[in-house]
Amino acid sequence: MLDLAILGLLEEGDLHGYEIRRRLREHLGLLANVSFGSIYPALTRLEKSGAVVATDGTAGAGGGAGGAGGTSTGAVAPPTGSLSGELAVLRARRHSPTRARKGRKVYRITDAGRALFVELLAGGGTADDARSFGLRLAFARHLAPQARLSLLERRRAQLVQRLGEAEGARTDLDVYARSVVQHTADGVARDISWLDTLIASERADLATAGTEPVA
Amino acid sequence: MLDLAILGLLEEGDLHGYEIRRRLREHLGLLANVSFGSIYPALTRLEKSGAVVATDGTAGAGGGAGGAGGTSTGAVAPPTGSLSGELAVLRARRHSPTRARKGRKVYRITDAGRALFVELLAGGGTADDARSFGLRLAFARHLAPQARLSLLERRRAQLVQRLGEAEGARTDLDVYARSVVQHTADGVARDISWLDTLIASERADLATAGTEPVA
DNA sequence: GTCATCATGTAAGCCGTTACATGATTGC
DNA sequence: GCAATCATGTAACGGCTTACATGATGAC
Repeated sequence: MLDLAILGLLEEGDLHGYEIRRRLREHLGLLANVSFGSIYPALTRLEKSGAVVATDGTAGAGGGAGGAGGTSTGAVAPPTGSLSGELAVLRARRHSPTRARKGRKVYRITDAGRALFVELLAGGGTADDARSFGLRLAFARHLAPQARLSLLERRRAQLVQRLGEAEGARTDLDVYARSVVQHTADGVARDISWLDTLIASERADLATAGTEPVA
Repeated sequence: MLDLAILGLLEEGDLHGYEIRRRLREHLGLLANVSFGSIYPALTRLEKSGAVVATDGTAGAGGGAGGAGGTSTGAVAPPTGSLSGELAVLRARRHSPTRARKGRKVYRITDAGRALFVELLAGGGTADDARSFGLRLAFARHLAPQARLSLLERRRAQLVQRLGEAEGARTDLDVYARSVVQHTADGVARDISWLDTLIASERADLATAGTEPVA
């Protein structure tokens, strides 16, 4: 799960461990608590498996503004999503404009890493808790439209099932337990209707993409 | 966290491991996934520490209906909350009416266990994730009114803080990430207003308890 | 020159999981 | 007697946390 988050951030620009952690805490409210003790071992692991490479920060790219899109977008950068990359460069350059700070290990995602990323993202495998799903959805932009849709639908089906199973009990609990159960159930229902709007939106996109090819 | 759940269930009647798991899956939607691999070692641990004792199920109580209240309620059983205990007895007796099934280890909470339970319940110590809080609140009936109130208020303060910290970012994320962040924030806001109603209700109870002593 | 922050890493441990092994009881 | 379920337990491992150790850089 951490691997997914790291690869996702690395998709939009090279970063070092410390910065990865900052970002995680900052804009993904999920994973707010990840600590260095998790990140560095994870990076080492990813490097060993060939998903990322460590550079000294002086090599080619240096930041997201250009290769940010990842695979092969070619153009400068689409208006959506690359702003963060550019800001990252600025922030990284606040100190030491061109030269890399000594002892800093800047990581870059590889093609193998991108493959792994997409796999984890669509990932039918492993568990589907709320965190994991939230993380996946947050990076859903990197997913093919159909994969995105099926991610949403799978999650929806899960939640519906959970709600169905919890149908029982409900009686014989005291006020507090009942309140917790009820609140939880409401939350699940709310999640489902959220997913419904997302699914509808995805379907609409698919439809328009089918009918009017280029716009 | 598992210890808390186990002690909580044991407060309303003696149970064996298998049954504890069933209940956990059943009415606490939280902790739905706990497995035997967690429960049995936890019970062993609790037994070693003296919080529970293992019986063969033939001894004194046999079920919740009577000693269920725990400390020293004395009377038969209050209408609130003991129903579950009685049902438990029925369920346990579906097979083998009087005799305990061989090889079954029925656990009973001790005074030390009750002390531990209350401590974990109020538990200023350790982390306060959603699960942990939900579990505590579900057993809040066993807490003193003030402790209950402060549990709620502490949680509320935490959520407010989280919401405040997440205030930043919000821009520069793509549609999906933004949707996730937004949905999460909404969820936190919803939790807070839920807590507000609970807190208000607790305050009201405290006030009436103060003015009209016995009713 | 000293302090806060940036930056990387290791070690120990907690809490839980899956998978495996074993056996009793009951219904048919 | 056989299968399903009840019932307990062990072993290996995974992922993440805390605490610790270390050192570079920049601000003042």
